[in-house]
Amino acid sequence: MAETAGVSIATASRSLAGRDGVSDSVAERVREVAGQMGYVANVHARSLAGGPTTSVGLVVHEIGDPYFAEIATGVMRVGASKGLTVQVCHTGRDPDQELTQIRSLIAQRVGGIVIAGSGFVDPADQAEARRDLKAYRTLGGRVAVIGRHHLGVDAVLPDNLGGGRSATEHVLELGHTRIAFAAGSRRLTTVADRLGGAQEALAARGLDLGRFPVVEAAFTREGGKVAAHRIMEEDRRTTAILALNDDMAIGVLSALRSRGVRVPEDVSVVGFDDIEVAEDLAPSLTTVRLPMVQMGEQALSLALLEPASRPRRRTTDHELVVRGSTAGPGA
Amino acid sequence: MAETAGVSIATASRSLAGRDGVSDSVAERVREVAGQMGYVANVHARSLAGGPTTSVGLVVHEIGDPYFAEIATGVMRVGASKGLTVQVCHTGRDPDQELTQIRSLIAQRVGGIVIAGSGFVDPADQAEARRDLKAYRTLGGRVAVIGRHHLGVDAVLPDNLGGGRSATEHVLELGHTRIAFAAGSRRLTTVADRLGGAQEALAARGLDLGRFPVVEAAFTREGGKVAAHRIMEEDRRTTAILALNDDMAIGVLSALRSRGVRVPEDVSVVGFDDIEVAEDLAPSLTTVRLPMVQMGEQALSLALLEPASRPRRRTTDHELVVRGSTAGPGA
DNA sequence: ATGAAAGCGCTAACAC
DNA sequence: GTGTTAGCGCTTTCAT
Repeated sequence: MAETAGVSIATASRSLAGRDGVSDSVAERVREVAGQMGYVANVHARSLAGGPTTSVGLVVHEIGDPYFAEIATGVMRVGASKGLTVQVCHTGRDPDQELTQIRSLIAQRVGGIVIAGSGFVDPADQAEARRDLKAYRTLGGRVAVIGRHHLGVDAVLPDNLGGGRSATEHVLELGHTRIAFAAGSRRLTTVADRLGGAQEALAARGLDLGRFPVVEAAFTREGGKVAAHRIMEEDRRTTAILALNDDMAIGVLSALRSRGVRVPEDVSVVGFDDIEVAEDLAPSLTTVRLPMVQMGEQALSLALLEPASRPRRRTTDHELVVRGSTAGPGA
Repeated sequence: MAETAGVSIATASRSLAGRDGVSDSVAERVREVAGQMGYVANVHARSLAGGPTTSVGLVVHEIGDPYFAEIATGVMRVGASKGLTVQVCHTGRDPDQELTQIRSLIAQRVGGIVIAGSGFVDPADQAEARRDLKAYRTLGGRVAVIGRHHLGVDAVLPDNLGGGRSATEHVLELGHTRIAFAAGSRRLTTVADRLGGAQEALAARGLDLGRFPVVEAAFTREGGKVAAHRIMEEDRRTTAILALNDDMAIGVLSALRSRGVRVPEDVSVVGFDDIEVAEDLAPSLTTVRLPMVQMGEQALSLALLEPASRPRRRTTDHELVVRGSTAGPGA
């Protein structure tokens, strides 16, 4: 390609990479020729020769989950602004798969890795990932996580505790006492933290979380359905269901409708996250808003910063958004 | 790392890649050591040296759009089964951004590229992409597209025409005559094709699409809201709205609710795609099901096949799924 | 079964 | 401002 343009490969390289040391006219012509022939420099060779990295990785649990989609939006926004390609990887909530994806990212020597989504309460579940990431960082790689602890890296922490507290206080203030929780696996720190907040709110009124039904199911719409059915079968006098994320809440809403239970007249439903579609549901969903897009932005920004001696933390705020899915009991 | 294990780099390479020509014991030990130190072979060097590609690219319009998320699921499923990493790229429906992403994928010499999502009616809009992809294929790259024509490569084509026809026939059979369309930009082939199907159904009854309101807005939930408001303002006697994808249909439902219009009593709503959440909406959405996951699977499978002399095509079927959002006019 | 050596296509440092 | 050259870290012959 360099010869087609009649220059040395060094000049071609400089022209295409937009470095200086080439006259504008020559650079222009080289780009012209490259454009003509659809030539694109080989990233592998470029990277191997010590060129700058041009991509970063984002690891999410479920690429189809709006929670992660919004985080991805934030990560990509920052990436685009710095000319970085974002490689999105999907784990399906499988720790083994997660490890595979992280390794693949490391093998590609991406400039940074952002890992989004709940980790596991038991640190053993991610010991290997932790070790690999450490080795990666030793080699100059940057890592930031969203919503998980125990990994010893920069982290953006959503206010799961506070949000769980606010959501619970809301239904308590509405006068509900027959409250149930539709939760994901308690092995997930996100679930544990959100329940922790609920526990705090309950304790403030002299109540104990242990005395309320907490149904664990998949942390998805489908899981929400399963949980709602089980909750209503266990105690049909339940008047409020707190779903630990919006996806489950959608499933809860759907299941209640199919049982002929009215929301919010018979049962109030609260979600968590405030994914975009929450306000378009019928009834619109009362939920706890987390700034997902911003979390994504912060995470990549953190990862791209000069490494600090100690892990940095950014804690987000949260906001209770009251909509149509909650009302007083017997309203 | 090779020296830590006490072998030559050639042996280390063979061991880690799982090639043969190494005694099991030695290979085992090498992997052991690599695991210990968190060593992962540099993909760039490997690829540059002629090793096999381990990643493929998927280009989507909107990573947060369930339509693409389901396609991505299918692509990843096939990718995982072949040990391939799927790099997901997001274009935000911007042709320039799309070109950038495609180039980045080519620069990374991915083993294959799947491009999902509507192309543009005007071939000029993708002339550059087409040329780059051609050069890429000349160098041995594989390409398959989902839902777009004019690119001269293997394609999986959803039955947009038939689906548009079925959806329109459905409301016609229900007795509606005051029908309006909430569409995305007509420059998108998907929109043009789906409207084409509607036109066919209308023509079969001696009607002409040109006499029905077709409101163009963003091909998103937000666009659906805008379109619904405009439709109802133009003619409040409208009794059926056909949204050209489910995302818009959700917006339509939301807008109608905010206007106090009942669905399906006052207005029937039909979507298109049958994204998972469609059945969990209130009312549940009547829509046209497209096998998105399967489309993703087919697309990557096609791309990975030996290149054929002529582009291959796989046309999907479709299925009208009647749920709660449609009924006869004045029901 | 293992090691030595020649590239893969670039970038960076150095000549001119 | 432009060309020359030495690697980057692997895989792959070809020896041994």
